[in-house]
Amino acid sequence: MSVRPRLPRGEGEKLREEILAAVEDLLTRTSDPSAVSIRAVADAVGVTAPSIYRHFADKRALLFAVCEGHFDALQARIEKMVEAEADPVDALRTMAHAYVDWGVEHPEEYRMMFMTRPEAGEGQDAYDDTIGRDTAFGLLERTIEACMHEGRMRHGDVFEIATALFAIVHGVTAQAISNDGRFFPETDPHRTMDIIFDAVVTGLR
Amino acid sequence: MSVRPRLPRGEGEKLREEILAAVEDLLTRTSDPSAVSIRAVADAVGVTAPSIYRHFADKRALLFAVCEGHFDALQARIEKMVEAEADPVDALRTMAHAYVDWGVEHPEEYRMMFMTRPEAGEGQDAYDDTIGRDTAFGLLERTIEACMHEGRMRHGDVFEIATALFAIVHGVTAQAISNDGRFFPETDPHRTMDIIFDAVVTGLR
DNA sequence: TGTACATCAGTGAACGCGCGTTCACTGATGTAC
DNA sequence: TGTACATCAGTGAACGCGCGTTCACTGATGTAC
Repeated sequence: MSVRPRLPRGEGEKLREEILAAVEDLLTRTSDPSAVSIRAVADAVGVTAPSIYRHFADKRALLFAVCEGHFDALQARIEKMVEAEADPVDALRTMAHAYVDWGVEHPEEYRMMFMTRPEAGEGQDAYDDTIGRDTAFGLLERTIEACMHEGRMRHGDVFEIATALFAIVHGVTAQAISNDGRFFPETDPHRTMDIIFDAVVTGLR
Repeated sequence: MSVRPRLPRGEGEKLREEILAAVEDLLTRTSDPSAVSIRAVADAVGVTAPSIYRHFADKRALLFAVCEGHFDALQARIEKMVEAEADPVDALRTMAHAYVDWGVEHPEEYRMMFMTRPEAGEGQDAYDDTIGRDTAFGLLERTIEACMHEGRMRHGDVFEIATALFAIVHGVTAQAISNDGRFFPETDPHRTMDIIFDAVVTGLR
């Protein structure tokens, strides 16, 4: 694809970032995860395929790194939005909508993160840490706890409720991006999210 | 794989069913959609690869037929279970659990039907008809209408509510089968489903 | 009744392709003496 | 100050593989005359 000069000495690490950016670019431009091949990525960056292996052990490691970056970005966005909310129920609602937004904005990335079965192998533990309950899910749990403490939600098993809310948000997001909106083309996911959220919060009072 | 005699004249159509069964068998045995190749399917049936093309135009058509069968099976099961319920709210709950059950029993099939983006192309319209609102989704809508008529649910936009409930059920199912239960291994999807269902039904009263 | 022919359910070999990955290398640049 | 050497960012060619698909064929069986 593009021709590019070799990076000066000591700056080889920059290629790593360019590779990650190229993967994201390929995904959004083609909307096709199978378009992300080592060769295609190398081509997009302007480098030959073997150069990829200087920065990633294999394809799995590359995709893992991509997901890692996405998880960080998603979490950062949600944390930032929640900080601005004083009311815990509002915070919950904001989290839900932010999550849906992110999925709609990055459908292929979302699909890759939450809708495909990654092959087993090393790196799995790191994956768990990245997306585990200590991160975004932990924030969800803390917010639910706050709702309970402030009497906005009946007391109950926080983990169970968090799991339930996560399932809901995932369901709305998946529906929004599934099959190119073929199933429910005329639906606004935020409207759906609000309907469910209102009902659930009322039901959990 | 297995050696098999040629089918007698006029019974060539039987191979079609065997091919479809082989795909399902491959999916459940390997839990890997990429294991479903024309060659592997032919091998499993005990036939050479070109024979597949006697019954399916191409790989897309084969996978489409597989999905079609799954949709029929899922719908039949849900319809049958709902028939047994007198109360519309109970019917709704039964539908939800039956759906989750089916997904958990057939994770790869579920993933194929609801969690992947089928390539665009001909057959898309038939696909729409098969899975469209006139089938299982229609039953969901009718049940919701019944809930409203019997005063079990406040009146509102039936399509919107149905879409919301579908998103919820899909979310719970997807969570149950996603990443081999990596995210929420210790969760029982039926428990999650009940928590949400109770809250939503209360909230929609 | 015998025979030529059409039909049908397959087979075997090959096509071109893109893939992940490896290997031996190149050539510029910094560093040690 | 000059030169030998190590390091580093890459390249080019090739590996073996499995894929979907096509093509010309085979050989058994039913059918028409």
